[in-house]
Amino acid sequence: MRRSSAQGVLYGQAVANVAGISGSDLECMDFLNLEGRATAGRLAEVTGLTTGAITGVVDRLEKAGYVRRERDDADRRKVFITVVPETTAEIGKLYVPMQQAMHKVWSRYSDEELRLLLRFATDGYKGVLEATEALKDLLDTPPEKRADLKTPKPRR
Amino acid sequence: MRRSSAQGVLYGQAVANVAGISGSDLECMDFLNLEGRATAGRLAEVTGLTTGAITGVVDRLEKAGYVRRERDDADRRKVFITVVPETTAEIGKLYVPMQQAMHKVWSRYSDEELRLLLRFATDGYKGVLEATEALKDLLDTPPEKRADLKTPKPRR
DNA sequence: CTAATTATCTTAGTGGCTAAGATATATATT
DNA sequence: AATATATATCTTAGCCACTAAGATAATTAG
Repeated sequence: MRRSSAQGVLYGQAVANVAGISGSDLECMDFLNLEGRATAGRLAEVTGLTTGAITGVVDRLEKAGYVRRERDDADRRKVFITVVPETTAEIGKLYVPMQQAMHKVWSRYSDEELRLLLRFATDGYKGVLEATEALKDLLDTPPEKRADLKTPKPRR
Repeated sequence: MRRSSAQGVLYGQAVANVAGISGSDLECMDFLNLEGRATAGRLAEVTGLTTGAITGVVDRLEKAGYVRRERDDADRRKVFITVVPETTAEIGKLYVPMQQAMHKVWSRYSDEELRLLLRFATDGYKGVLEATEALKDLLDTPPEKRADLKTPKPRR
């Protein structure tokens, strides 16, 4: 799974390269495609970038025609970033090889097996979120106060 | 799975931050921990960085005491990068929360289910590699010659 | 009505990256 | 043996995305 993750990052870098945007820009596009739209602040949260950096990200994406800025009428401090479907489709095409490869993999599993994989994907995501929280707690604890850390033992 | 991947990247950024190294530096450390040792050129390959950038990565890692350079006696152009286990252990501790969280997830699955997950992890990795190759081919094909790209349809 | 908070943008400065070329070693050709 | 080409790493100049700090504008609280 770690290797897949690393290889997936390389795939993303290649896509960003071809699309003429940075890796962070693409990361934001991915999130926007999942959520439809998001405020600049939310993008900063999910990417771990500062709000200043996000201004740059959105500037580049807007200039390239991938997104639009839209001020929220209810709270005029907020800026919603929304994807422009037509231009974004061009980036989408670059993911087709990945989608086809994954569908090929999935096709080798029964419905029951796929249900298990879906359960694991869901559980795993919760686990990663949990780990992120635990890491924060660990870093808030001064090193000398930390309980001894032990990696869990493999079962065999 | 995409969300897990994205969250995993954030986890890595936090680890790199605390360890006082860059994301690319940590990416190389991860690979070195998997493989034991690697040449500078191999690190460039797996990270997608130039060899010049890798020189910088290794400089920083060596200065921080995480790795050592060792010239290959058989081919004195080559430089093997090897991890220093003692100092690297400090970084390893930062992954404990992730390992614990994942073990907690895995503990909820039977041996048979875990075998299926392992099979999927292996198949999935092959799929990602395949997709990377296919993307290269796609980019080598001039846009006007490309067959129409279609995303596979979901089964339902 | 003032103060504090929130959301985004601006600016100066930094650091990791690429591209091109230098250096050193290895392999192939004549 | 001598020369040419290839390979592996390092060096350098220049670029660009990022952070940190602060400015601006809008909202909420006292």
